Amino acid sequence: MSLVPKPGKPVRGSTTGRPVMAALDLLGRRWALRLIWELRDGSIGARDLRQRCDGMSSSVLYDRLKELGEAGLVEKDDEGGYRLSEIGSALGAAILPLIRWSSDWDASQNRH
Amino acid sequence: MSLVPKPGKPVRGSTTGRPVMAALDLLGRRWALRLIWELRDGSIGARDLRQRCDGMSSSVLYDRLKELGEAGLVEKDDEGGYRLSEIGSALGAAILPLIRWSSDWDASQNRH
DNA sequence: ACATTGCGTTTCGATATTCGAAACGATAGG
DNA sequence: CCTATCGTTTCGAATATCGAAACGCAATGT
Repeated sequence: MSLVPKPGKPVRGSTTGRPVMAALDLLGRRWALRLIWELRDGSIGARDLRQRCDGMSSSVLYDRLKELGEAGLVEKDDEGGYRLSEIGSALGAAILPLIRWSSDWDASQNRH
Repeated sequence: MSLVPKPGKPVRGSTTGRPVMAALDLLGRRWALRLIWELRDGSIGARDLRQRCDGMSSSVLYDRLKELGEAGLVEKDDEGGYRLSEIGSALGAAILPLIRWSSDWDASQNRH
């Protein structure tokens, strides 16, 4: 796993440290957005989480969980499961427009 | 370049064809979200676009432009520059909450 | 005590993606 | 012509991801 993007720090593809650049780096990694999306319904174990993500490879799952953890978006609950932190939940809400957009995209590509 | 995600078609990490899955695949590729973000201000040439993205590698730039083009999000103008399509602009708007969220993230990580 | 099951996690070789620099062809101006 | 600039392609090297197997551990049943 390479360097974990944090707002205020230089990241892959940007030396400015602007939060948006760190966010685009962190969330532009494979499965990152998907993990946030699949965590939207609350705590879940690692193996179940992997199932929900169509069997994504376990190594990448743990890389992402570690990254999202260090970035403060995901945390472990008392029973060892994973869940969104407060700021992570806010991100979950922030990608809702993206989800809604995907329906419009669908409609624009395949006339219904 | 591998298969380009389209809503209604199976994609990497999901066989359901749900638009949101295609979107997460397409936008979860390196530089994809960043390109949409950097195109928000209108038409721009390939070389300038590459500059704005902190010198991302040209090969990936053209891979992404081709993907986003086939996905209907980016198009070329009369002078050969690149710009967001109508649905692409809608995506640009849909990621605004993400941009705003990144400020909150910054605040939550580095107390101000 | 012992095997079994299910879990979180790590490892590692194979594959795919990205990087980065160089080059190509076209076009416009001096 | 020559030079400069642009859009684009190429290709070997570096990095990220995949996928299956395995490890350690706790709970459960025999």
